[in-house]
Amino acid sequence: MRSENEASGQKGRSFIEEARRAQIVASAVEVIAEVGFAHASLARIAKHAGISKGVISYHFGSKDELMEEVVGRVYSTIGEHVAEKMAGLRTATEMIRTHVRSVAEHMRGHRAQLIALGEIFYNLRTADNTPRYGINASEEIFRAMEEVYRLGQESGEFREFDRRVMAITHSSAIDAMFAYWVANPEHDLDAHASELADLIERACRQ
Amino acid sequence: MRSENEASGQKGRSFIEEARRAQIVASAVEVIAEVGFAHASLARIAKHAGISKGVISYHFGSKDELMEEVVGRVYSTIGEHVAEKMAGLRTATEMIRTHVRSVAEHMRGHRAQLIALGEIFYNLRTADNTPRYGINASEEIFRAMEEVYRLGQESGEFREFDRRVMAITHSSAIDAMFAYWVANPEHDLDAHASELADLIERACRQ
Amino acid sequence: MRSENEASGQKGRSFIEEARRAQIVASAVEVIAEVGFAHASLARIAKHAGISKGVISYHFGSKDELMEEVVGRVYSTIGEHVAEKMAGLRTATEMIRTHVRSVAEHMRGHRAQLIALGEIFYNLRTADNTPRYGINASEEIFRAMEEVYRLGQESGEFREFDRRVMAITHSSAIDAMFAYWVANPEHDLDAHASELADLIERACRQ
Amino acid sequence: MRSENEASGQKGRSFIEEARRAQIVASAVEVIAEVGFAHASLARIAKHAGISKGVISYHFGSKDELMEEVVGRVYSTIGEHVAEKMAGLRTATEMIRTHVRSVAEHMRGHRAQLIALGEIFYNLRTADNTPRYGINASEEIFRAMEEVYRLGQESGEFREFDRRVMAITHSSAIDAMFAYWVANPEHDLDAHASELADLIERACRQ
DNA sequence: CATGAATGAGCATTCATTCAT
DNA sequence: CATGAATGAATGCTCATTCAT
Repeated sequence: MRSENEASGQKGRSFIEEARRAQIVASAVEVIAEVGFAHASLARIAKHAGISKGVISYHFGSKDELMEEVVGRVYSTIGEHVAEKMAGLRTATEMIRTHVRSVAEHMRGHRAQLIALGEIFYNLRTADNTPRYGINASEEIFRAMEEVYRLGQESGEFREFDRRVMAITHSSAIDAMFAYWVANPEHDLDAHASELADLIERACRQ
Repeated sequence: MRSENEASGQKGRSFIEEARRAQIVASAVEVIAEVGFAHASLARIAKHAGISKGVISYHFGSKDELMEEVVGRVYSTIGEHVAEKMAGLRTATEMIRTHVRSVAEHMRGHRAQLIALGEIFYNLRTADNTPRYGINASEEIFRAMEEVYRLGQESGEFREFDRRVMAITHSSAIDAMFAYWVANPEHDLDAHASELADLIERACRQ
Repeated sequence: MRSENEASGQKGRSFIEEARRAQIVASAVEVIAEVGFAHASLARIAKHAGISKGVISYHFGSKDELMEEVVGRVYSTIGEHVAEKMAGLRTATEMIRTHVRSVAEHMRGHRAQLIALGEIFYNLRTADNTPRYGINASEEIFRAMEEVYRLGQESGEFREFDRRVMAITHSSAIDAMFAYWVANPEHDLDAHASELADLIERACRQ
Repeated sequence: MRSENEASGQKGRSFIEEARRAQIVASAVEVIAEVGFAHASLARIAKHAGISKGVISYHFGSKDELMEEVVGRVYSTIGEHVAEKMAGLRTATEMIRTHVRSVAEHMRGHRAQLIALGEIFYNLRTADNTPRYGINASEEIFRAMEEVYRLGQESGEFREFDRRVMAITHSSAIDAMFAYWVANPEHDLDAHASELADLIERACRQ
């Protein structure tokens, strides 16, 4: 068996092994998005991928490990897209608008990933049955956002406010935008993102 | 067996039956809050309540029915508290501040209920595997919020903005405030609520 | 508690007790006919009768005892009707025709009883899990039929044949006639009975 | 898991899988014959086979599917034997005698199969609680028998009579012969079959 | 590397029966 | 007499995991 505990790194993995892992992760995303975390059994994921259950066990030490890889892959894909869009921005105001709109823009083409991510975040638990992710897994994001707010406050763009509360609110507003869009696919995601950027900007500025 | 189709009414229920139902609902809340929706089996709930599994089946037609009763009870408790606090308010600004702060005030004493409600909302599915609640179950709340915003806009307190986007954002900000507090019990819920009320007010006003 | 082991007798039973038992038996017949033996729970029978489960337990020592009473009552009703029709007949040929046709005539108006009887016969088992009725419960009937055949053989109406085989065949032919009619309600029961009487007569006669 | 929707075919089944299925079916037959349909739980069948409960679920999609496979296998075994014996017969009279005697001959060595078949026929129900087999499942047999009678009538061997009534009677007489033998193992099955063939012949002929 | 097979624990639900009131 | 409440065993089924080949 391979895959001990290398999280998202791809250290010693052969090309073919990497391909299998990617295929399985993709299947997991689609199955979770379709039937929900609770009904996404390894059997279903394997069937969807056209492989046998054993393959999954071979490449991933456990179901939990597979789930964590799903989160890792989806997360970094989003991060890459957003980072690219935000590169070179100067003002905090621009950064915030760009953040909201670029993440919306990206998720519009990755609906299944969005749903799967939420399902896993909300449901995955560690062996001692405490939530594996949950809101505290966003600490890194909160920190990054707070940094932007601090920037804006220092530059005089923003008034003084509690940056942690703002980060939590900002983050949840984006999540809710997606959740609403997932439940109502005809909802105009980009318009919502623009409007939301306005709200945040107004809440922040002097 | 009882419990036909009386939803939340307590028409034909004897005192003792009502007490048992309440006891079982309370157990369900605590177990769900502790181990999560997925691991909250009837066996565990019964054990927690110190009764046999069959009792639950006797008083509730199905597990789903029990879950819906949990939602119903928790929901109406919250609703009563908030409604009381908001009675008699005049301006939209006051209403919004009061809403945010009164719901925070109430949930501070009902942590398990808060968690259980979220778990069920996110996880309960109907027989055809579509989400039973999910964000669309908040439609009623969105409508009520939109009405307040409309009021504020008409009175000139608020500027023009997309009321639906605001309602989604407002609602999710409250949920996130609670989620953060649940994960970080030392977090100052009331301070967060005040700060959040400020944010919303600033986002709304002219 | 009453009702020890009095089978079908009504020795020490009060009028009201007798009425309750009859009501419960009638409900049992209808429920069994409708949903089958396996799904005819005491709860369903009680609900159908508009009484509580406890009443049944009070009047019948066990579910099995109720089932046996159903058989007893239905059986004796049929017996009475047939006996009446056959009284005074002289020739074995007449007796056989009359038997087939009178039982058909009677069951035509008692479809539920017919079905319930079959369900119980086929499914009820004693505590040691051996069939309670089954084909050996028909011994009495076989004996009576054999007596008629012997009569016919002695009178010269009938040829020599194995009377036990004839009794089994005769009896099963009637049961099958009913089973076919139950499954195909448009089937002409009386015509079938006449035709069957012909078949038996031809098989018997010189 | 296998077993999608291949009915009785053995298309994609490996040797080992086929063996397991056969073993499980054999166990089911024996358990049903011994304790009756109602008490033949998957647990008991698995225990009898010396395997875990899960194995049955692995090889059969549901208990109903297993039951239907039991019926299919037993049925086709009987059919093969009888068809072989009847090949090449000319007169309807010969056919009828041969049918009755060959099926008796075969079942004499397959008592458990006989009982299990009856139990399933009588008790298995579809999801909507209507009988899965029952007498109407014999339609094919009735049709085949009617064809033989028609042959005999056209050839002048047989008189005119209602072929459907005759088929029902003929079929039930065989079933009853078996039922009597099952309940009374010392009963001479072959003699009964011969006598029964006589009865049918006499009922049919001019 | 990959598979199919098997395990055994856990699940929601049904039910006959018992019993205090 | 009658009731509603409670019990605990049993049922069919799902599933992550293990393992020989």
